Amino acid sequence: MTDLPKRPLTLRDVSEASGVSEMTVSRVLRNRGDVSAATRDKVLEAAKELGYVPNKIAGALASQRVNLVAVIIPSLSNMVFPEVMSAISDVLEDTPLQPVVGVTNYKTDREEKVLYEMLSWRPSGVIIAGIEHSDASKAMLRGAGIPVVEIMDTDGTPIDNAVGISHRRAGRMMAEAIIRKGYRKIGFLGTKMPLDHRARKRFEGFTEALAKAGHEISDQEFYEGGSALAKGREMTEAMLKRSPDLDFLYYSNDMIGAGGLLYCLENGIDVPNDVGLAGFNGVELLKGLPKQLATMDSCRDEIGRKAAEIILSRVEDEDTAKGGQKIELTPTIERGDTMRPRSTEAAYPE
Amino acid sequence: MTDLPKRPLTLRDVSEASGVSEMTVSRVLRNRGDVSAATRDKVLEAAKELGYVPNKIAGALASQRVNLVAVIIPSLSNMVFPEVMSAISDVLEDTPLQPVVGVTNYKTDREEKVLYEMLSWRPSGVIIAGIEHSDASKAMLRGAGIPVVEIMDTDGTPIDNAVGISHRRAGRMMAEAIIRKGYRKIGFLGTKMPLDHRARKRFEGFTEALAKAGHEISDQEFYEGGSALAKGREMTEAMLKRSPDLDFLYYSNDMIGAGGLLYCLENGIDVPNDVGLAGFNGVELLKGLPKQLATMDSCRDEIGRKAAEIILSRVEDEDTAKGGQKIELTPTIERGDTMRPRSTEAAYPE
DNA sequence: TTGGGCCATGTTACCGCTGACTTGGCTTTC
DNA sequence: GAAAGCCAAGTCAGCGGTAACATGGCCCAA
Repeated sequence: MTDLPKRPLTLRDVSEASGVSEMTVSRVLRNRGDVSAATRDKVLEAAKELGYVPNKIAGALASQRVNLVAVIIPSLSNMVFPEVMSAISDVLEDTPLQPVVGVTNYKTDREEKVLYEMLSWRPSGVIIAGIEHSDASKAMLRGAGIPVVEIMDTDGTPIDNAVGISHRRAGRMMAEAIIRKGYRKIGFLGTKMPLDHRARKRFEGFTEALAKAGHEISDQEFYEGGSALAKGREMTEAMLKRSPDLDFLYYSNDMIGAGGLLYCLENGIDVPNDVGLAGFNGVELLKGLPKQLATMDSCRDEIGRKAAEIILSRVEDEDTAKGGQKIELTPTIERGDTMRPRSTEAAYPE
Repeated sequence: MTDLPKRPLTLRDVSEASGVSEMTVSRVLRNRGDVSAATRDKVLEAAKELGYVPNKIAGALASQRVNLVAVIIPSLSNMVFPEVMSAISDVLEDTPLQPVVGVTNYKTDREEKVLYEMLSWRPSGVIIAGIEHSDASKAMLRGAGIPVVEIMDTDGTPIDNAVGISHRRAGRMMAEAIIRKGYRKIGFLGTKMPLDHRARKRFEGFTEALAKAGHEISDQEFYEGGSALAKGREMTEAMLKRSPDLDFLYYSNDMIGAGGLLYCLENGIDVPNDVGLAGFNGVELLKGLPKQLATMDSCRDEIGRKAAEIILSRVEDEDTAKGGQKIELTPTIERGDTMRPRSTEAAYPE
């Protein structure tokens, strides 16, 4: 079936095996141009027989087309990003484009490096998480001359296109909902900010809206690393012991929120009456907890989908007006079982 | 800073800007060969000034070296695989090699397609999950003439190298531990098998060891899709209602096990005395549940690490005896809080 | 002084494939 | 029956780098 000398096969091998020119083989393998049925069959058979796999490196160089889309995200262990990836893959599934992931671990220097690596493969487009980048990264993105979509966050000025939600607004929306339900003594639990701009913006929006309603955060705590569920549990315990009068805890993500929820349930705290809880992201993973945590859907599926579509349309239609779009999606609050159904004070109309 | 005509930059642009030959620029950019400090600085400055990003496509074609390692896994939403990815990335971090992921969604035809795509980029090695592949995939892997490591599973004959655990043995070990602790009426809850060979093998090993000890599975149920936590909860409820005399539930993964655990706790079932529970994988994510689910560590970190090291050594040392290795790691049982500390019947010595 | 050696740089020939153009044979048309 | 048209296949010149070899200037030993 195969012979020993492991020299990789080339078009020439197939062309010799099938008695036609390399060009014809190339045409057959790409379904391009007119080739007679007889020739086509002959070539396909020879290719299969030999086990020929085309060399995209050479193909890409010759045709100046590399059908890859670079997708740059902070982490794979956050669940949120694999979900976006899936949506992107879905859209690109039946197109010539193919996503390739790069992971930055939330580090600016890694982002620069990963971006450089990716761009050196001359992809057809870039989808990159976040709207904050180093100057060097921005320069690279601008200079690449390919469509760029910044995703997840719209609070800022995109380089080209952006699809996401306003995290500042998300924080505000949640604060307003919490106040509207009559909660007043509010604690915030989140990640250490410098790492995560979106969490920071939610926090800012949150405090801002509280302030506007004449309230402020009564207690706050930030964590780093470790198992989020366990951290949520620990932090909640610490905070409730320190500030027993709190009546609401807002978590910067669902996992720590779930940890907090478990803690409260175990300790006989009446959720949502004594204490209300809310997280952020709306992760599917947590469906099945004893109570459903209030949260806010971050539109990950739609973000991935739209981002991929933008790249796609730009690639298919080279001359589309180079004007970038900014698409701000609207997250929805899912009240779950950890927020009172409505205000006990009717401070705001529902 | 940049000019309008968006023709991508080439070595020639840099060479003209710095007044040396293309070759010298190439040498500088790759730190190869002797270049005087003065020239080096001149070139680097010009490159930065222009914002030049080398074209790896051309470089790879010319040098016949593509420093990519294809990593082919079934899913990104399983947590298990991102963890393996991280380990691989860690090892390759400071080497010229770079991992590239492909996702098969547990489908054989997708695997074939993804593999073909990846191989057409002529990677330096392949790391692929599982040891079961279609004939076509096997042929491709064999024909590629590059190191291949099949990971996660060692129950079978590897194409080249394999690193993983024996899932049959893992199932057996868990069955033995369960019996040893004195449990007798055992239920199994898992995924529909055809999708997942490793889950199937654990099931087989499990039943086999039970049989050897003179027992058999008293009830079983299989699910597909949906949120694992919720599914675990539902299935547990259904099973315990149907077979109230069960005293142990073995879950094919930790997520459904956690769902079951939550169900039991809420319904006042005494875990681990009335009913013992165990899952599989040892996922970090779940640390923080009310009780720690008994599970078995699947050695994901070490698997990723070893696989990457094998590829690395083979790439660095082209002529290493082409003999593939098969590394079987030994998973360890973590008893957690959902298995009795020891047998009440002393059927086996601990 | 002169030949040998060495270092920094340049020259040349590809890598495997594709775009654009060319060729040759056969059909069509009047 | 000859010009025109068309289809299938072939030729050739790169794509943007890099390996391997060639070159020229300088230093040093004999």
